[in-house]
Amino acid sequence: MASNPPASSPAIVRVTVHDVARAAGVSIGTVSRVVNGAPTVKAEARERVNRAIAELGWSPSVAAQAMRGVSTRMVGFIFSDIRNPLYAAMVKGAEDVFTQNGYLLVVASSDGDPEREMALIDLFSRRKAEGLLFTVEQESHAGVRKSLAAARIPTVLLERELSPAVAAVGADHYSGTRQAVEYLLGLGHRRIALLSGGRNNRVGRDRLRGVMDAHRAAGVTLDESLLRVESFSSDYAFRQTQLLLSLPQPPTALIAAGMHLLSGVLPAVRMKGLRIPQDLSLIASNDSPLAQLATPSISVIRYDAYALGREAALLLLHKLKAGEDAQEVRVEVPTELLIRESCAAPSNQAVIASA
Amino acid sequence: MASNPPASSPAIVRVTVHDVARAAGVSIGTVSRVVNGAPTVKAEARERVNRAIAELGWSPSVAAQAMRGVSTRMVGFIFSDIRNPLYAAMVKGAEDVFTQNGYLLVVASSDGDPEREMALIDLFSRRKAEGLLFTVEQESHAGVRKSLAAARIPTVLLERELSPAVAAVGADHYSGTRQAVEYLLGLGHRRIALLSGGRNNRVGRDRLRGVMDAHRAAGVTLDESLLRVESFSSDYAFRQTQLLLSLPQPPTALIAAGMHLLSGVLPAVRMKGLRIPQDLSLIASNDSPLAQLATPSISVIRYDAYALGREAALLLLHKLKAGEDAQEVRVEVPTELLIRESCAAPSNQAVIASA
DNA sequence: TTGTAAGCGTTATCAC
DNA sequence: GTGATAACGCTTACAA
Repeated sequence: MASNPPASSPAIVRVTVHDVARAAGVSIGTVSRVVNGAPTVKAEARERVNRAIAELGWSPSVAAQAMRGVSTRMVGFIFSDIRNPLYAAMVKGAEDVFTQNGYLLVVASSDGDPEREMALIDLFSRRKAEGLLFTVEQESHAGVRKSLAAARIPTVLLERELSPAVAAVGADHYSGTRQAVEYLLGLGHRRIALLSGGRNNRVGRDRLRGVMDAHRAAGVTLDESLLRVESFSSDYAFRQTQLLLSLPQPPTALIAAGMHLLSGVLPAVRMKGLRIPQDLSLIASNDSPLAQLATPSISVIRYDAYALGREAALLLLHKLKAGEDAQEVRVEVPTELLIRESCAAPSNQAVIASA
Repeated sequence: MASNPPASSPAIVRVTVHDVARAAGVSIGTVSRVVNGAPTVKAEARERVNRAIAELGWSPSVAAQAMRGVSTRMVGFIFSDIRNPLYAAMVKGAEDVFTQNGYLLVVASSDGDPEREMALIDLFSRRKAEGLLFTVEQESHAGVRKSLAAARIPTVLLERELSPAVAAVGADHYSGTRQAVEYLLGLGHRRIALLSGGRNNRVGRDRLRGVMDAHRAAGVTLDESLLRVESFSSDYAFRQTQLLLSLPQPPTALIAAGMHLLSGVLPAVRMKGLRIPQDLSLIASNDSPLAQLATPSISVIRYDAYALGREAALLLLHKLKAGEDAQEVRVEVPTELLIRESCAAPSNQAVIASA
């Protein structure tokens, strides 16, 4: 009795190829051949091995396989914060694709900190992630770019771009914003404000370009003091809306391009006692339950973040297969303008004031 | 020239302990001791090794370490869909804790499918995840419970419970719901409807208990036909709200307990031409931009999903450290009732009708 | 204090 | 066809 193994240790015995080989009466080489689908195994031996595997409930050790250079089938996804519903949708889109292809998706939040981005790239590199989905915070950050290059991981950017070119998937914010501005211009607005973030990335630049090109094409002069593009936060939107509406010549229309901005704009507008759309026309982006069900409902520039995630995953999968000679392409996801109740022609008073 | 290695293969040489040892003029054993912080290394040797590591940019192979049984420092999180903002917040809370402790969090969506939950548990087990955060879909599903037991991974449940007991963290939905019902009862409501999901899990059961206990304590008979607890989807909420409001004796108050329900309830109420709170009092859960900024603003039962994720991560970390002799405790996260503009005393007409 | 060598569980290359 | 056996890069006794 005293010589028994202590009852408290449940003797968790790892079953290995050796156990399977012994049970099947073959060598470990044959077991390996069977599980890796080598053709040079007699049907009878294959049969015995498979039975032994089933009986013992064995499956190859991922760690040991990784050491032998077998692919980890793991990809990483770095973005600032999963609590942004757009990222959540992208993650789900990517996850669905990767899962279907036997890959594991590891997500990591950077909180928008380049240092943390670098640490995460390094982490994924050390863990032998095979690919990377990445929404880099600052496209121009030298350290991050160096880390990314050093890691030598096939990468697809989401909503960002880098040069020299890295494969990327992004929504067509240029067209979306331009279309929105053209719509407002068509209603008669001449003072259109833009609230957005992303001075340092493609999303912000594309929106800015969309606003400018729409004005230029319509022959309308753009008042650059109406452009507030420093942050995507709700607080920023609240403050800037207050500031904008207190201007001697306030805007008659406002585009809030960023997931969290609408919930900053609305309180500011209400505090000011203004009515939408009579006193201020409003277009938000992306779509949300709030935009749909606010009173009045809010027109939005919409795109499918889930599809964006899917496309990015598909593109990365393609790069993984193509290897060295993969092209660094860019995929665009369309945007659309959803007209609801938040826009109208500017009031006479506003038009006169801005004349 | 012809004998040169082909230019197309950039000769990616993995640097190993051996390279470091050679560069530092020591043996691999010493290198290993240095990186693992063994005290028995002369300062001078340690110095040389560290310099060599820095020069060569070496870091230990995670795969090789895993094979030697070194912890993978990886934990998994299984839930139905990351697009639910509550899960996103929980993930962020957990991620922040794990990151700080050198762990990698791998998230996986099950889409609420028990088969997929089982596959994921198996996957995490094979990948040697050290711990698991899990929001099981159906607490009573035998297959999932068996898989979980077989995997032998320390687990913490979020918003769920299992018997025999597994450590768990959940919001205090019982008190939250009970408080909400008491508030409505106090306003004079006698026909209070509950919209929720989760017949198969603790969240749903706790809410049901909260509703019943509040009625019992107040001596008010509960009309069970007002309880619609089959799904958390927006569509379900829309349809059931229509049905409820078409009843001969419709409810005078409605609790929509589930993240996506409010955006189903609101359109249904509006289509019916009813006013909130004059014709119908409404309480939602959890809080959201929509609830805050709808007109009128919606009272909510609120809890901090981020904190819930944090607590769960902390608890799992604790279990990981405690090992065998960890207690399977349960942690409760408080809920609070946020009063806004969506509740009022029932109209005379309604009171008379229900009398 | 340090070097040597034996594994860890695979896969792949040999002979047989 | 199949069985030995040598890596893979690390950790850890055990020797020195």
